[in-house]
Amino acid sequence: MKEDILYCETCRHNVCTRRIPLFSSLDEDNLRKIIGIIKRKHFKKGELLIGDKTILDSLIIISRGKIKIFRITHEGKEQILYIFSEGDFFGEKNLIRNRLTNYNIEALEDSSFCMIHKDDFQEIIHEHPQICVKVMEELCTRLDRFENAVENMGTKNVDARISSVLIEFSEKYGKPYKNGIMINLPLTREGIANYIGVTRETVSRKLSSFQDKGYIEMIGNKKILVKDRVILEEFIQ
Amino acid sequence: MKEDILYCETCRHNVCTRRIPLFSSLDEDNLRKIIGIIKRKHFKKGELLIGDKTILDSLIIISRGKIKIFRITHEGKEQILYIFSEGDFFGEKNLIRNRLTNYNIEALEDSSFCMIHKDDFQEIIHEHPQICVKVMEELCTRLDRFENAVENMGTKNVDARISSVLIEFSEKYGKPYKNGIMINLPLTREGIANYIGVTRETVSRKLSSFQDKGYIEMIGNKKILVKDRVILEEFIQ
DNA sequence: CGCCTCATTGAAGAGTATCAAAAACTGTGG
DNA sequence: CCACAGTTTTTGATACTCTTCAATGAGGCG
Repeated sequence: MKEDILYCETCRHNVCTRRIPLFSSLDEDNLRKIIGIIKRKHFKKGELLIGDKTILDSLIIISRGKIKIFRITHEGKEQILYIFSEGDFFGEKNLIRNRLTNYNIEALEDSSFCMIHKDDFQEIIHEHPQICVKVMEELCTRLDRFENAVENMGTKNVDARISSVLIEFSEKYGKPYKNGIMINLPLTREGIANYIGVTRETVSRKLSSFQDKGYIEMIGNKKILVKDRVILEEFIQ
Repeated sequence: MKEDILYCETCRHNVCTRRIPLFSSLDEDNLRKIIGIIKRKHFKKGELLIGDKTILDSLIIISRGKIKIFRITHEGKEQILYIFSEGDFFGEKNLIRNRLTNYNIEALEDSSFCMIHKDDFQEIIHEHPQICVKVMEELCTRLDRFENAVENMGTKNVDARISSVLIEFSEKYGKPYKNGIMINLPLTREGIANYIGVTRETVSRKLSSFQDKGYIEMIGNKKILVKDRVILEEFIQ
């Protein structure tokens, strides 16, 4: 069956080809070709995929798991720039220019990746320029997120930033629950802190405060139930 | 003379076509075609080109002057996201998707613009897909800047953010001077404050402090001489 | 069950925002 | 070229928020 041929051994659910928007415009033949090109790799939780100032010459698609892309300042502070999960891709910046990476990439859980080498990808783009538009769309989406992030960090207080990350996580990693949205947190408190640019103690205090007020409920350290999404959204406006 | 034919009446120096990287891969014939399509517009200092939640259906190239792209929070705080000048373009996000704008655009000085309608631009891209790569490169450059901005706002103190904007401005608007780089500031103190997410008083205090230490020298309100660029760079690292 | 990691809480301190007032600058018109 | 008026900037005092440092508490995995 065609389904079998198109099945990528790493991506249990065909993620790296059929399911991601990047290749949605391709037909079966071309998908098959791409699957032939793909290199697979697996990383365990906590492992570093890519270090700062190294060469990244492939487009990487996440077929399973989650990663964080972050920088470390010379004072040792960590700033998380992206959290990516199944279906997301990264490394696109290095496809059109030759530079060393300017961040680190680490697996947040056991993860699998499909990698397409720069040269192969350029060939694909050449044959299917519409993929270029998809990449542009994704770049625009990321720009949107950063524009919002800069606005938040520049004009909003910490309540707004916490609300913002809770809403982002509830959209990406949340599932409807009897009285709200249950989030499976991809990050620890410290990770959240490094994502929004505050200290872990501040995150702790704010989350406790939000819980006291009934906006959220913390279930252990790895889950948060968002009980009042509307009020969180009001903090951001 | 060919030069005459290619001369765009708005852009005294042929900026909108020959001089901007976006169209650098086109030949004379195609440049001439684009010049025929372009609509010109002029705005005075302080005028609003585009308001929030409106339609922007053209790619706009700045042929003369400077603009700021900014948002206003519901508390009335302004966050400047971009400052663009001669040769820069914007509006590209709306070329591939139909959305209302999510920011305001205002002329920082008397400015002239060359506008290419969405439909025309898509036609150009169709005939010259290499322009798509140029747009992607520009998007990547902007992403880089925002990644840096988020890192700065998240992990660095205000000294670092002031240093960062001084270096950015000295690269964009600075000219070598006997003992440093003279910057013609595109923004007031308040503008700088709204660009890096602090108050105007803080900008004042920090600049005074930098002047006392001999890093910079303020010439009136519209010029700053960067005397010790190296030390400013150390603040950012 | 115990250990190690992660999270919470408290108290003190640093840094920026805010409010208020004075000073400096810029551009205009005489 | 100077004076004036409006705007912008600087400076000071105070308040508030977040950070830092320190200690306690809870969670999760072997």
